[in-house]
Order: sequence, then C-alpha cells, then structure tokens
Amino acid sequence: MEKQTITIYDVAREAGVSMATVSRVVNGNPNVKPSTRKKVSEVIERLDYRPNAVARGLASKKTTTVGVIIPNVTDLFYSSLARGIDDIASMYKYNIILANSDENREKEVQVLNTLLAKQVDGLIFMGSTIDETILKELRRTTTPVVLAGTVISEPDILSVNIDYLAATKEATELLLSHNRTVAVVTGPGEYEINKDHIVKGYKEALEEKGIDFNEDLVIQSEYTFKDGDKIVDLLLDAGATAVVVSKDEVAIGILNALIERGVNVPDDFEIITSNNSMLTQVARPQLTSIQFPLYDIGAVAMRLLTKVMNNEEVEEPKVLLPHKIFTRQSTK
Amino acid sequence: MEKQTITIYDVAREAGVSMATVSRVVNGNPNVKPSTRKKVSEVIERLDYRPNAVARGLASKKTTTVGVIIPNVTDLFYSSLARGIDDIASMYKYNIILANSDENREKEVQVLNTLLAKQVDGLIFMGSTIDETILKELRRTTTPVVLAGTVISEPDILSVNIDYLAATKEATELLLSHNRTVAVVTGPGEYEINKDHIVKGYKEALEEKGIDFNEDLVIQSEYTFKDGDKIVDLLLDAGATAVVVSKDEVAIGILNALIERGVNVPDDFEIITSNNSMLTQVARPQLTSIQFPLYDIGAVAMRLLTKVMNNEEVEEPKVLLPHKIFTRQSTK
DNA sequence: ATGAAAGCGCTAACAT
DNA sequence: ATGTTAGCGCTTTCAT
Repeated sequence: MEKQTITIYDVAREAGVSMATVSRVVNGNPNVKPSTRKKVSEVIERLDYRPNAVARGLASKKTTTVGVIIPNVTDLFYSSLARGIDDIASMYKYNIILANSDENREKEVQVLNTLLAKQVDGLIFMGSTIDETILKELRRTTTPVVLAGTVISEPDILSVNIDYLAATKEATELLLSHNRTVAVVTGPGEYEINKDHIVKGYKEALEEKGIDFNEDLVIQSEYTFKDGDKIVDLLLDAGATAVVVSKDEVAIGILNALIERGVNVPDDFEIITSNNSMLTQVARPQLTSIQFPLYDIGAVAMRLLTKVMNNEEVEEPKVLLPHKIFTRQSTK
Repeated sequence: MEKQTITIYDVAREAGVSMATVSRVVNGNPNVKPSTRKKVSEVIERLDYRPNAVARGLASKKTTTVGVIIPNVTDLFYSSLARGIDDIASMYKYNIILANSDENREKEVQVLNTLLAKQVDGLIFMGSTIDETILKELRRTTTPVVLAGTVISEPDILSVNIDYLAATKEATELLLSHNRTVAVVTGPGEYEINKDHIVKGYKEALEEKGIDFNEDLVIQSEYTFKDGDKIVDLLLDAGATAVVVSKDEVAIGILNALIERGVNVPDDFEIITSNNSMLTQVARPQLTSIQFPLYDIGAVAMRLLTKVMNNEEVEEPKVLLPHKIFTRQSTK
C-alpha cells in the first residue's frame, strides 16, 4: 500500500491555476485575487491537502524547528526551562527537537551534529557548564545558538541565566543577620558555577560582614537527598547554625537528618534552599527558598533565539533574570 | 553573508566520482570498491561535508524523526516516559519532536497536524485519555502511532500502559488485610482510568473480601498536595483507616494533614501511594508506594513504534507493564 | 562497481 | 494577479 500523497500540483490542476498561486494562498501571500483564493482554498479543503514541511524546508532553507539540547528531561530544573522554550517556540510557530545529553560531552557533540544535519533554524543548549569542544563546534556553525541556564563567561555567546552570585549572597546575608556561622552547600564537580558564583556570592556576604572565610563551611554535595546525614555531620562539626543549600533534594535530606538528631529547625538551625520546588512546601517545617524563574529562562532564551533567527538586533548577549526569596518556616 | 553549504555534488567533483557513489559511501552501501570508498571518505573529511537531512528526507520519504505529544514536560510522570522514548529513539537513530499539549483537545489536534506536516515517521501520543476527535485524526493518517500511558479500549490502536486495575486491587488487598474500611483517592475528571481501572480494581478487592462498596470511600482529588486537608476530612468522616492514593503529591498532603491532627501513621491510619517518586522517600514516615515502570512505558512504546515503522510483525497491540509495591513506613 | 538522470514537493525569482 | 521555471540536496532506479 502506498501513501498517496496529494501535492501542491494536484491542487493546482484541480483548481485550474498554477502551483505558484496555490503556494501563494497556502502562505497567505496577499497578491491573490479573492475569488481565486476562495477557489483554491476550496480545492485544498476538498482534497484535504497538507503542505509537506520537508519539501518546504528544502526549498526555503527554513525548517521552523529548533534543536534543544537538555541534560535530562526528567530533571525538573531543566524540564521547566524546556516548557518555557516550547511555549514561546510554538507561539512563533516553531517546533522543538529535544535531545537528552546527560551532560555527557560526547553525547552533546554527537547530538549537536545530528541537530545541525537536520537543518534546525536555531539551537538552545542547556547544561550546567559548557566545554571547550562544544564551544568550538558552536562557533563553527552559522546556526544561531542561545544557552539557557548554562554558566559561561565567553562574551560572544548569547545566554540567559540566573544570577546565582547575587542570590547566594542575599541568602547568606539573611542568615548572617542572626547567625555567626553560616555554611553553604554547593553542587558536585569543579564547575564554574560553584566556585565563581555560589561560593563567590557567599564570600562577598561574609566580607561585607567582616567575617573570615572558613573552607570547612563550604560543602560539596552529590545533589541527592541521601547525602543529608553526611552533610549534617560536616555542618555540625564545623559549628554551623545555618546553611544555604543549592538544591532542594539536598536541603530536605539535611532537614530530615537534623530532625532525627533532635535539632530544632529553625530555632537551632536555619536553612535556605534554592529551587522553591514542591518539596519546600511539602517539608515540615516548610523550607525558606530562593526562587529562580526557571520557566522564564527558557521563555526568554527562546525569544532571544527568534530575534537572532530573524536577524533582529540583540542589545545584550547575557541576560540575567532576577530571583526572589520565599520565606517559610526554616528561617527565623 | 551566505552560508556556503557543501553538497554531495562538491564531494563528487573533488573525488572524481559521481554523486551516486558519494551517496553510497555516506549510506554505507557495500557496493563500493574499498579504494574509492577511502578516496571519497577523505574528501568528505577534508571538505567537512555533512549530509543534509532535509534533502535526504524529501528524497527518501523518511525523516528519522518521530513526533511526541506530551501533556506537560514538567510533569514527572510524563517526562519519565519521554526519557524512555528518547533513549530508545536515539538507539535506533531517531530524533524526537516534542510538543506539549496540556491535554487540551484543540492543541492536541493542532500539534498532531503540524507533526504530520513535518513528515514524522511515527508518532507517540501521551495523555491520560484520548478523545474521539483525535482518534479520528489518528485513524486517518497512515503514519504509525503508539499511545504511551494513555488508557484506551479501542483494540486497533497500539498502546503501552500500566495495569492500573491490578495495581489498585493489590494495594487495596494489602490494606484490607488489617483494615475494615479502606478508601481510595482517584484523579480528577470523568476519565476512563478513574472509574474503569482504579475504582474497578478497588471494587474487585472489596468483592473478594465480601465487603460492601461505599461510595463515600471513593474520593476525587485535583492532584495537588493542597487537597490534603479536605480529603482527610472526608476520609475520617467516612470512617476510613487506610487509603490508596493515586498521586504522590496528594498522598503527602494527606499525610501532613493527618500528622497535624495527631493521627499516627501507620498505627492509626495506613497509606499506599502510587508513583514512588522521591517524595515517598522524603516524607516522614516514608510512604509505601506502588511503583509503575514509567521509563519502561516510554521505552517499550518507542520500541513498538520502530517495529511498526519497519513493517515488522507486532504480536500484541496492547502492552501492559507490571507494577511493584515498595513497602515503607506508612503501612504496617 | 559506478554513473546518468529523474524525481521528492515545494519556494522564489522572473516574466507576463 | 498569475504563470513558468529553476533549483533546494539528496535517493533511487536503471544502465553500463
């Protein structure tokens, strides 16, 4: 059985006009006499003609699809960005090809190449950092690229992100207002985001208060709630009475471990976490949290991308979105 | 500035062969003399030639991309399926175009049509149910379709799902072993899944125990943890001492409300929830939960789709995946 | 084993 | 306002 496709040519023949005219009405070109537009539209309706986007893409060199490289759709942080991206994309009539990378450098490069082979009109890259190899690949292509939620200092690359430094600093300041010894829990790995943003924000807050920096108060976590026990050991050993945590899962692990040891939160120990996910409201006591506008990062990144794809002027290559702090029960 | 694309023709000229031969080496066709294959490969490398997937798609009528309609990427249930889909898809060299539908009928139809216009080789549809309109659209196209995580009775449509009935029945039985009055909390709306699967499984368990069905023990929720208080009122009024809940968020809302009222879980009240998400481990007491193999639903659905796309034989149009129950602290 | 040539379904000048 | 005609970059017979 062969799929008998109806082409623009069939419509043209049936309507007694040329392909060009059909193409014009399909694309809403104003240069068509209303009566012939009507006639063609009827034939299109009758034959149930659907334009073939692939042919259109080949002829016009525009596919109206953008590639999205995401570490893991299952991670709420990134899926929130993805949702923002898709909403704006469909608003501008684009579709997204989504590809999981697991933040694995090889996969990232491989996926990038198949996306480019598919002639996407633009590309959004997500991931906690970006590696020199991919950067090189990105610079090589003429396809517009925007990074979303990816910390990067290169000035020539468009990106939309959160001001981790400012947020961490503010949270730290808040805790320092009734604690002398405040700790910070960062993510895993040697990423720029940890030391150049989170730890730096933490340090700046200390400095302004004239408090010496103590390395033991900076703890790296693997980003899972199972780390709670271990981290609480370190926290308590270092004499901390408050902590800024960069992931909700970890914060809740810490909270649970604290409660099990009979430490009262917030009276004896204060916690500020960072994702404002449902976990913060489900916890008892509920967790005070920084809120990052995740959806907006995606939305703004996609909006930026549409501008570049349209050769519109882009004022600022680096967009930093503002955060908020939601005060709940884990702080005094 | 024009993007100077290198085509198969450039490679052919440089290598002193025909386009056909280049096409053959690109596609791994064995009918090429090793020496010419080598020569062509070198030119490809040197010119940094990348096949244009759009042109290839037009010529071959295969795009190696599949459309995925998802209610909301931000919903862990569906993003888990999506991850399974993408992993298997990329294993078979497919990419996925992901489109959020919000389970909105109009969006679903609209998205379906743009996906078909983009000539996807196959389609995976997700959503708690499927409506007659879309069903009609799906039947009209010759593009293979598989439903994932969507409850549907039509026998001619391929689908991969969970056996909600069996799972609910088993959970209910477990609770009935030390409770006389067991309730069940379903999802919102008049969906087939609620009454034909969850409630039915619940009823079957009751019947086998010879217990009369009491409508007050079936509670509909909006699927948010904020419902907890309201539901606990109903639960306690109806005299229930145990409940099977079909969403973790709701279960945790119930748990928190119970604790606030001084009801001991599990001594005075038992809970079994259904998604085995991180929430179940983060809660105190930790929640006993049914586990559905979400990733596998996606993976199996995509695998099924590859078979259909390859015109391979499909034994069983409806695949039901097995569940497990993880016993934790919210049951005796 | 290799080449020639005809499309795939559409867009985009260019003509009229 | 409408039609003609080249392509877009590749696959795929069909020859050789």
